[in-house]
Amino acid sequence: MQLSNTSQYAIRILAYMADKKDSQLNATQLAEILYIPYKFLTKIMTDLVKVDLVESIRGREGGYKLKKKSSDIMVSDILDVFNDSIKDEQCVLGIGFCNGMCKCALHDQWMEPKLLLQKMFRESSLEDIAGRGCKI
Amino acid sequence: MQLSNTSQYAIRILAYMADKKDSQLNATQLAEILYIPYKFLTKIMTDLVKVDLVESIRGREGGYKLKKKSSDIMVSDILDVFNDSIKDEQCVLGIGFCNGMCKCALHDQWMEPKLLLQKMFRESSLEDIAGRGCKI
DNA sequence: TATTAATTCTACCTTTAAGTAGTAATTAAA
DNA sequence: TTTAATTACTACTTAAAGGTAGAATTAATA
Repeated sequence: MQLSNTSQYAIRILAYMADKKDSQLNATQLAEILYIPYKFLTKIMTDLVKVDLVESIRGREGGYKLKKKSSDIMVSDILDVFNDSIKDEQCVLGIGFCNGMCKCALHDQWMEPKLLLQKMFRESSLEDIAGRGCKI
Repeated sequence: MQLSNTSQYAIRILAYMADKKDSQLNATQLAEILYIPYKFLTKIMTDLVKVDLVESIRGREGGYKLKKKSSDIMVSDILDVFNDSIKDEQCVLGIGFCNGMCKCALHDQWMEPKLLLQKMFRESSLEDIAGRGCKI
């Protein structure tokens, strides 16, 4: 049980950009520093540009910049882009939707960890995580 | 972020078997009742037999039975079979191992939900979840 | 204006998860 | 002893995720 590779990359990219404040960074730099395959990174960046989390500057001297304040971008915003966030009625056993009315066998046990996961994703901004930890 | 299809199926199968106590059930019955593709189910069952969570009775009048008391089979035992459980130093951002010494940007926020997920998986037995909820 | 360095687009390739097909092996019952 | 019902094995197909290639587009600068 873990985040998709794509989501993990996206979070790391944006957290790094947030750590570098408003400076503009290009795909080559990001790929090298974060050890993410260049072509895969550009694909991810294009997705992030489309949902307005990132601004792209095309052409020579181009690159990427965060489009919002780092305190205004939540980890859950990033996961949403790749459909990797945890929905309220997401059934841990994959049987449609789960709620008080109609629930699966693990529903009760799932409630608390689910809420904490959602809290972590929804309440952690890029500002909160940028530059923390020794691994990027 | 969710369990693999295979893990979800396996948990549902074993929880159903636990709910039916020691009665022997065959693949056709399980597949129909749980809406799991027959051939995929038999593949999963073979894996569960190999790790001694399930006993198989081959030949005519054959089927499957739990090999242990339902109170002795934990959800984490099932996830382990399909490599879907949460390891202690599993990094939420996928950068190798994460611990106090060397951690990723999300490490601190991840600690609490991770522990609760592990607790849910490790402390929920089939007995605890069998027959709970209206969906199987 | 030509060159160069950058992003973007389209299409493809590779790997893994999910699912299917067919047959062999097994065993109880007819 | 044959038949039918069952699991196990091997191999394949399909779908999705992960990753790559190359050309088109954009824009600064010489």
